[in-house]
Amino acid sequence: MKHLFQNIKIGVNKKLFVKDPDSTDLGKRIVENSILLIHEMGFEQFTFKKLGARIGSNESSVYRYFENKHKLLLYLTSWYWGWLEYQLVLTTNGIPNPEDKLKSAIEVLTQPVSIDTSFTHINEVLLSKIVINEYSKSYLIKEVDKENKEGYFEIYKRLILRMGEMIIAVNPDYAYPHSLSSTILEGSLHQYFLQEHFPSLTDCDQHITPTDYLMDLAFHSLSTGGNG
Amino acid sequence: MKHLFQNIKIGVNKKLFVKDPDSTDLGKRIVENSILLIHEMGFEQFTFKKLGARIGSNESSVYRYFENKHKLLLYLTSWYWGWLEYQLVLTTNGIPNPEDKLKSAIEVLTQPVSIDTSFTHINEVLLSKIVINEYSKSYLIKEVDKENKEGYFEIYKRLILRMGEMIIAVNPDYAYPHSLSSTILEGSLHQYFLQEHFPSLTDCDQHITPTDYLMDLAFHSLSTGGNG
DNA sequence: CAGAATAAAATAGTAATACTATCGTTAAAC
DNA sequence: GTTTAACGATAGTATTACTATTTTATTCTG
Repeated sequence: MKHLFQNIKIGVNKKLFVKDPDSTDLGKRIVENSILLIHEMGFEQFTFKKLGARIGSNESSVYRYFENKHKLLLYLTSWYWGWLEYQLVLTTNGIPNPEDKLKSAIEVLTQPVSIDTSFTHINEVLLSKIVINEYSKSYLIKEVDKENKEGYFEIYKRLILRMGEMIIAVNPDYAYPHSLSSTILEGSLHQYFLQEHFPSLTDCDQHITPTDYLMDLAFHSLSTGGNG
Repeated sequence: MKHLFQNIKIGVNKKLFVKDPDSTDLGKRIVENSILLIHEMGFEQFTFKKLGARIGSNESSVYRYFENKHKLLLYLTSWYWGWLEYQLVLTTNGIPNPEDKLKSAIEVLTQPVSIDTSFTHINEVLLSKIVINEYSKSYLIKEVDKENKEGYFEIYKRLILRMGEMIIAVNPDYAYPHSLSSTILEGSLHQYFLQEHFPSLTDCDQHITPTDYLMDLAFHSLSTGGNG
């Protein structure tokens, strides 16, 4: 998988940055270290000043790339969803059987990110943890409708719509394909969070994965033989 | 329902406040107006200074009741979950049939809060909207394990465990009762949010409610006749 | 190779936030 | 009639989230 990614650039909405961080060495260091720092201290404690200090640069230089830390978070998470979308398309493209296709999709979207799919300067394992812990904060804001119109959530929405279509392909009569799709993606993040911080609120542990649970949830919902 | 609630006090963890806001008139005004103000401007823009101005008091007086706005949010949401738990117990207590019981539970926990169940100075309709928009922020923080140990999330956890038991009663062989329970509660908040801000990501609208969707989800999962 | 343009570092400064501390007034409680 | 609790008012601090300007270093172009 590594080689395939080497020459691909994830297309993030250009309004999310002032200057493309991919275009310079400093920009890449900003992105790379913001992931490490947000993971370490959490989004609330993270500031551009701390990031500047960390990379031997300063606040004002970071502001040349990102308007504020909210936009940086949107950039990072958009990148992550774009990266996942790429894996989703790659994995499911050639599968003709709808059930098999959806099964693969759920696997790609809910399995833990593994270390070996490393993408240049971005640590996807840590980034996936940031998504679990911080993604909600990027849309649970007063400005959500305005930012949605600006297209800041496009990739995430596309991802859910893609899986939604796969759900419809399995059972065209199912009444809630989009809700189920959004539940699977959001539920996956939530189950990973619970596993780490509220283990009594989940059945996921060393043996049961969020993927197991969500796979069961999806295919039970789509089965036509049930009495639900 | 109104009369029943009139003399009940929701038991919120005492560590969440410096001084019980229920014990004074100012305290009640702080709680009442914090709900209005957080709903109006969102949690990020909300400050104790603005709240003080709003109630014709000042910042320092608010600090006499709540350490900071994070604790205030925990207080408000704990109160909300406690209020919902009370309704849950009241509604489901006498139901002998497990399916009927779970059905009632899902209805109570996922239906929109109606105006007529008004509780003194607290506007539950607005409070439920605050929970939809802000609750995640109360636990998606670095200090979550510490605060969990302090018991700040007890009521929410109890609510999920209660519904988890009802799920087990319907189908003791189901492998994911706690995950399903947490998914229903969290998924309900999420579907309401999507309905308002990302309608393309949900099937819930004027005719289909989050309750419809989650009811279907739950009972399909628990049905033993399915091919999932 | 000179000069222009670009990028980054350094410094300074501002308004707002998130508090903490102190003091004076009022009003009720003993 | 005095203690005490409650509240309001004011002041002050460290940090945050920026904006602006100036200086220095690098690179690109003719």
